[in-house]
Formats: sequence, C-alpha cells, structure tokens
Amino acid sequence: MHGKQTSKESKKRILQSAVKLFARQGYGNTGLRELSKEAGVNLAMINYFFGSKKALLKEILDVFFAGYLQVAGSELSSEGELSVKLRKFIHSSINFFETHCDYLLVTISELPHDDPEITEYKAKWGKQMVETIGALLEPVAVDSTMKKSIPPVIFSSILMSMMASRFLFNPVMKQVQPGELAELSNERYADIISAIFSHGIESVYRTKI
Amino acid sequence: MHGKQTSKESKKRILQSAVKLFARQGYGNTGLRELSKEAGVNLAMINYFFGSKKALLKEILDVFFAGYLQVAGSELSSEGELSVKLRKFIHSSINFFETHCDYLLVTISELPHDDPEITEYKAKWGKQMVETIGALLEPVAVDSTMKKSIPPVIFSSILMSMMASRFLFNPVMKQVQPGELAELSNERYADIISAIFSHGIESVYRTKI
Amino acid sequence: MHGKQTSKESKKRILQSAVKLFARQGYGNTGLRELSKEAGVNLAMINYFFGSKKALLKEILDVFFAGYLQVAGSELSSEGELSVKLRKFIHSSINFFETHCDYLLVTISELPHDDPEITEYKAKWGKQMVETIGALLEPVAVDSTMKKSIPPVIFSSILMSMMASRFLFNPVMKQVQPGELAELSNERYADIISAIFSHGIESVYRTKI
Amino acid sequence: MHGKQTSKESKKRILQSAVKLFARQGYGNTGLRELSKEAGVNLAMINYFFGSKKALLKEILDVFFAGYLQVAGSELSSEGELSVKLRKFIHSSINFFETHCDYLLVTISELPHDDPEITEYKAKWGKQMVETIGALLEPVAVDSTMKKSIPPVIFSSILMSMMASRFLFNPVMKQVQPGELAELSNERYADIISAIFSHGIESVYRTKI
DNA sequence: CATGAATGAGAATTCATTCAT
DNA sequence: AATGAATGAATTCTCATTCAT
Repeated sequence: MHGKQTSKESKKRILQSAVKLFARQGYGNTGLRELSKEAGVNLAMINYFFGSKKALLKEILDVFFAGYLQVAGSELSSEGELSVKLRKFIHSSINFFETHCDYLLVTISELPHDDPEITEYKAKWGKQMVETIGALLEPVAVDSTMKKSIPPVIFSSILMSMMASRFLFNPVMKQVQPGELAELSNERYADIISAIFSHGIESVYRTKI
Repeated sequence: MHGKQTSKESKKRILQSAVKLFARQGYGNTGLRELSKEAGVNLAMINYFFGSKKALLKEILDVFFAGYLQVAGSELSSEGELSVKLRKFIHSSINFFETHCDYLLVTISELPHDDPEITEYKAKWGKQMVETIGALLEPVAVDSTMKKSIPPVIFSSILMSMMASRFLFNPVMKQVQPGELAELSNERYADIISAIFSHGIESVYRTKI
Repeated sequence: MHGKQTSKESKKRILQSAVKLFARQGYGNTGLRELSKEAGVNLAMINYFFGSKKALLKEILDVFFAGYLQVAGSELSSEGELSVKLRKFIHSSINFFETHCDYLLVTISELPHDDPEITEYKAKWGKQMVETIGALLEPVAVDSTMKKSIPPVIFSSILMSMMASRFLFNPVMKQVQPGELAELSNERYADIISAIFSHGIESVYRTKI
Repeated sequence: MHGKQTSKESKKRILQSAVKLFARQGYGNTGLRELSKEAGVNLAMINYFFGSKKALLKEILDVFFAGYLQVAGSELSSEGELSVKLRKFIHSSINFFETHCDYLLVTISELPHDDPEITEYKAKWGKQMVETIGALLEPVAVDSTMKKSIPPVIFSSILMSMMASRFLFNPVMKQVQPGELAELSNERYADIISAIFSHGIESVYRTKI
C-alpha cells in the first residue's frame, strides 16, 4: 500500500527504532534490515529519509546534544546562589539523561570512536558542552593559582560521567544486582551526585560554594 | 633456536591490533580483513587462534577485567587506614586504566550492549567488580539506617566512571582543548578524584573516613 | 497566458538532460534520480512523460536517426553530379553530427548492445540508413562483377564511422592532445573525409566518380 | 565445495564472461550477479579476484590496449616500404580486432564516458596509440605546410574507426542484412580499408606513398 | 501537472567463517 | 602453522517504477 502513513510518522518511527537498537546492540552491530523491520518500514525508506546510516547516527547525536545543551543552558542562565544552581543543574541533567537514556548510551558508546565524519561532529558539540559547564564552574575556582593548577574544565568531564554512570552501568548492573539500583529514585541519586561533587570541589579548591 | 616461533607472536599481534582497532572504530565497525592486515597476519589465522570474532572480544574483556581485579584486589588486601587504602586504590586504578586505555575504551563501549553471549560475561565480571569495590567501601557506611537508604554499591559505579572519565572523554577532548587535559599528570588526576570522592562520601554518610 | 506552460518545457528539459548524461556516463550508469536533478524536474515526471527509462533511450535514438535520415535524404534527392552529391552529403552529415554530438555518442555507445527491445529498433533504423546511403553509392560500382565481390553497402558502415570518428574519439583525444583536433574546422574535416573516401572507392572500384 | 578449481581458472572464466556480457549488454547494464552466474563462480569471488567491478573493466581495457599496441608496434618496427608496412599494419589490426572483437566493443562503448577513474586510463592508452600510429603516418606528410594544416594524428582516429567499423556495426548489420557482411573475408576487408586509406591520404597530401 | 512517499528488487561490496592444501 | 580460495549471508545503498494526493 502506498502513502499509508504520514511521512513524519515513518521518519519518527525510524529514528525511535534506531536509538533503541543502537543503544542495545551498538551502531556497528545493527543492520538497516533489522532496523527497518523494527520500525515497520520499508528498508529503502531509511535512506530515503536520512540519506545514509551515518546520517541517522548524526541525527541521534544531534537530538541528544541539542536537547541537553538547552536544558543545561536554561539552568545556567537562571539567577541564584551557585550551590543551588549547581544542584538544580545536576537534577535537570539526570532527569534529561533518564528521559533520553538510549540517546545517552548511543552517544557514550560512540564517543571514543574516531570516524572522521562523526569526530568533528562530536568535537563541535563537545566544545559547546565544555563551555557551558565550564561557565557554571568558573566561579568556583576563586584563586588564580589554583585555577592554573587545576583548570575548571577538568571537572566538566568528571561531573558528566558521574551523572551518566547510573545509566551507563545500568545494563550490566541490573543483571548483577537486580533492583538494587532501581530502588534509588532519580531525585535521590541526583542529591548524592550533587553532594559528592559539591563537597568534593570545595575540598579540592579549599573554598566554600 | 630458529628465530621462527611466530605462533605466540602472531596471536599476540592479533590481540594487540584488535584492541587498537576496536577502541578506535568499535567492535562492530571493524572487519577481520582490516584486522588481519593491521596485524600482518593471514586472515584465517584469526579464527584459527581465537575461534571467532566474538571470542576475540571476550579475550579483550578478560584481559581487562582480570588484570584490573588483580590490581584492585592486591590494593584491598593490604593493611592500613581506609582513607589511605582508598587513595592508593584510586591511584592504582587510574594507572592501570592508562596502561590499558584501549582495553578500557573497548570495555566501556561494549558495556551497554546486550549480546547474550557477552552479557553474561560482563555480568560475571561486573559482579566481582562490585563485590571488590563494595568490600572496600563497606566500612564507610557505619550507620545501618544510612546503609539502607544508600547502598554502598551505588558508589562503585560512581567511582569507576569518575576514574574512567578522563580516558573516555579523551578522544573527544583532545580535539576540543588540545593539551588541556594532557597537562594534568595521572598522579594529580588521581589525587583530585581521590579528594572529591573521599570528601564526597564523607558528606553523604556524615562520617569521617 | 499565465506564463506557466511547464509541460512541454519540462519534457524537453528531461530529454536534453538525458542525452547529456547518457552521452557522458552511459545509459546504464545514469540513474533517473540524477537525471531528474539535472533536469530540475520531479523524479516521477520522467515516467509520466516517457513511460520508462528505456522509452527515453528510444526517443533519443529516434530523434537522432529520424533527424539524420532527413538530412541524408534531402541531400540525396537533390540533382547533380555524384561526386558533388557525395561531398555535400558528407558535409551535411558531419554538421548534423556536430549539432547532435551527444545524440551520436549515445547511439554509438548503445549500438553494440543487444537488448531485445532496442535491437529491433536499431535494426529498423539501420535498414533505412543502409538503404539511403546504399542508394547514394549504388551508381559508383559500375561493373557488376565488382559489385558482387564488394557489395556497396559495405561502404555505408565505413563512411559512417569515418565521419563519426572525430566525435567518438573526441572525449579521449581532447585529453591526449588538447586542441589538436579542435583546431581543425568541421568544414576542413569534412573535406578530408570526402577526399579520402572519394579517391578511396575510386581506387577500389577502379572507376572515376 | 572448496578449493575445487585452480585460482587461475576461475579468474580467467570471470574475465571471459565479463568481456562477453559487457560487450553484449554494456558495462553499466550488466550486474555482477549475472556475471557470476555466467562464469559459474561464486559472486564474492569477483571482488576477491578483481577488487571491484571497475577494476574488471580496467583489466579488459588493459588486455585490449596492451595486446593491440604490441601488435601495432611489432608491425611498425619492421623494415620495408611505407605502403607495405601500412598494408600489413591494417591487416594485423583487423585480425587482432576480430580475435578480440568483444574487447573492442567494450572499449568503444566505454570510450566516450567520462568516469574519472577510467578516463585517465583511456587517456594513457590513447596517447600511446596516437604516438604509435602517428609514427607510422609521419613520413607520409612530406610537406611541412601541409603537415601544419592537417596534422597526421588526425588520421589515427580515422583509420582506427575505419578498421573498427566492421565490428562496431556488426551487431546491428547482421540483423539488417544477414550474411552480407559475413561473406566478406577479413583479408578482403583489410584490403579494402588499406586501399581506401592509402589512396585517400595520397590525394589529401598530394603525394605518393 | 506535479509531488513526495513508498516499494521490491537489485546494485556492488564486505562479512565472518571454513577448508584443502 | 600458515595460506589462498571459496562460500553464503549480510552489508549499505540505489534502482526504476507506482500511486495517492
């Protein structure tokens, strides 16, 4: 049957299926055949809508990064005490990670790979990410001598992976200790990360935030 | 001695090349043809030595997990104050991660994927990992009410990803801010992680370690 | 008048683009997608206007053969000495070939292929061609014994390929000796062909034309 | 069954089938599936032996050009009168064309197309061809003023297409006038071409060869 | 007329694996 | 131990064509 569905629907279903499969099996281990079946869509439609398999991956990274930067940015632009802003930022981040868990897994999984087409893509987003979080943490390092010895940007990576750890390890952990991690609510988890990170950098920079 | 003895050497070269390529391109995106060329070995030898491509991946995970558990275990079995042990553990871990950086990247990249053959494999290792680190952190949570509300195992994942973050993000970061991260020595980096984590859980558990 | 009237124009643009692309890339190597883009026309319009890709090729052959037979016929029906008629025929032919160079290239390229749909097509035209040129050369072979040993039709092919050679080899020659062939005007070229062919058959048939 | 045949045999059968099919259907209209079936060989072997479909085409062009240049060269290096050399050259050429008829058809069919990979290939060979035949015809043009107005190289193309015309038009002509062309032996045909060409250029250059 | 979506078949190429030598 | 040939399945992607709108 032709013209059965709206074009938007098919495209969306392809993207959803792609995120799901890429997250569970990896980009390289997932074939377009399997993807088209999962999405209930003719194989040729994938290339019709996205042009190539790689463009599909790019779109996934795009959705994740753009969405997250928006969340992060809106949190940073708010007024308020640093400690509060940081806490709210961590909460928002973790909530976004949960609602985009598969996107996060795809992103992390593909992060270390150096396909030239994707690398510059990730670099572009990584730069914005570092700047955004860097802007948040900048005020923490009061003392310039300290700033030099430990550039605030370092903490971007550390904070990111702390927040992501729950979702990254989840696929394994739910087999190791079923339920253990699930019992902990996102809010509680965010509080823990927040506490660790806040007190942590306080002690590192010997300051009060 | 004929100077031949290619058997062992070939096998080693295959494994080395595999780690390198899997880390840079991903397991699924790397073909055995490419691998055989990189290793300077006949294509058929890969299956001859390892049986299958997947077995090659398993061996990589094996080397990484077994090696790391040994390092972690030897650190834990030592006598001494908890805070010191923890600090030494983190240093040893990060040193191990650096010397096995590609192994680490392969492991993290393949961590979320749920290939049944590999999943139980990762679960087996994950269990030992959690137990090992869990044993280290167990004494921290003195109060049983606290222990319940925040099971110590949670921190295994958090600490792991903190320590790994440097290497996970490195491929992207070296493009974003070349040199910035490299300037920081491993020792310094381990100190930072150590400080953040120690003070962090102190504050969470309201205790002194 | 709305200034719309795209129908005829679109069809013409499709045909023009098809000749261009088929001549440069070959019929089999050219996709309708590419063609539609080159023509600035929706993909579906090609089948709407021409019915199929093959019909498009047929139309090209049609335009070329019909146009050329008209030129050839009008030259032949004219009065005059044989040698003059022959000379004028060659000039007209080469001029037609130049104005329809891409058509010529498509025709020659597809000439040897035996797609059943196209073959009878080419045979039909080939027959007319041979008859037309045959009629021109008929008077040359005065002696019946000679005519038998060398049927005049043979010369149709030889003359045709002589005249076409310039355009057939041009795509290669302009890379081999840029300018060399271009310097020679069409008129001069026609004169050369004319001289070679006329004196050639004179010597073969031992007659004076 | 594995290892059934010698590698050389399979490779040869692939090449033979390729020439046959490319000549009859065109390079672009022939799929590797069909080719593998014709050659009685597994589909993957084509890429295994030749690397790509295009490389297969290159090999065909190679065989044709190299073979022909050898024939042409050996004829030219011989001692003797120009007119005799020319006649022998034409005879050898046409004999070679017949024994490599399919190669010739593939070459001519692909001649006008401008695939960048193939173009430089054809240019390389075309250059050698022009030089070789040019060397033969050079002595003909005695007068330098004439040589300028009509560069001898022009005749390379003309002579080539005269000699090839029989084979190029054969697929069509055998349908138009079955038998007519076949009756004429190659030797006779070569004599005709030789006569036409020799007397032709004599008249053009107003000289005696 | 014109368009975008849709399709099934087929394109070339690569895959991991096997096996005879 | 090591190799080149071989295979069937799968890869991504493009094909010409059709049709509802």
